[in-house]
Amino acid sequence: MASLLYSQPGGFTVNGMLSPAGGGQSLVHPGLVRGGETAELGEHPGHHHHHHHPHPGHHAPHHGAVNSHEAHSDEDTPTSDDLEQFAKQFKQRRIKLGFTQADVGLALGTLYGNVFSQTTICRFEALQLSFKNMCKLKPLLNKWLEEADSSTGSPTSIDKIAAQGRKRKKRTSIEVSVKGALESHFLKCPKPSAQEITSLADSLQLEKEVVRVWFCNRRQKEKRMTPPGIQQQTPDDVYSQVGAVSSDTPPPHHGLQSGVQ
DNA sequence: ATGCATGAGTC
DNA sequence: ACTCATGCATA
Repeated sequence: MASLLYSQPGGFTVNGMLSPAGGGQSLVHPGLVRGGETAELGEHPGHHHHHHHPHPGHHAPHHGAVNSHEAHSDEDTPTSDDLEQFAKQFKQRRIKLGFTQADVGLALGTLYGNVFSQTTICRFEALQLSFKNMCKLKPLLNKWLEEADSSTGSPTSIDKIAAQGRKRKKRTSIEVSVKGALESHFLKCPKPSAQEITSLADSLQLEKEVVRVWFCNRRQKEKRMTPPGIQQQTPDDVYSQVGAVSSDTPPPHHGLQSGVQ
């Protein structure tokens, strides 16, 4: 029987199904707009560990982006700029080698024991993970890259993964109008109390749990390296400034943007 | 590619 | 109950 493992069903055009011999590979895309200041994402608000560290005499070097040469050593903490460049290179090479995001996720599992889904690989490439998470995954993906391109014609040892039958709640579809209401509330109060959530859920006719989870996910988005709300505007498209809403531009106190894939 | 969801670890 | 890492299911 043709056991089809976690392969993307045909019909998608976003994953690696391109022929490696295509040749038409765009190197980079002009999606980077940096203000010039180097983003420092070492410490997020609320991200403080005041507990004793297991290894004394160890401190993360606070770089000031004074070096013109890039340093991709897994020894020290990479800068957000490093991650940005690595993610880009990774995606390019991955596609050139003819692997899908799902392939990589499985390969990481069979090679190092850590299986990852297509989602995670996708988010890594799009810098849609937290800084810390990016730093954790980078070494793994880096090793896979070395393996993948060094092994000329790898037998692609596929391993099977035990399918876990879990009763998962069906994904709730929230109407766009309701989403708008939620976003409005989020701008006013990103962290509503339990009672606020209850009343909000009541007025929106949603389950309390759904609303609670929505806010959790929304907060997580704000903590990503590429936070939502950033409007990518081309230099010649300055007319996209909507005049209907002039409330405020939520500055995510991060400093990193990237073009969408 | 992304929205909603789960679960482990913290506070 | 929240954060954080992660993914199934879906657009």
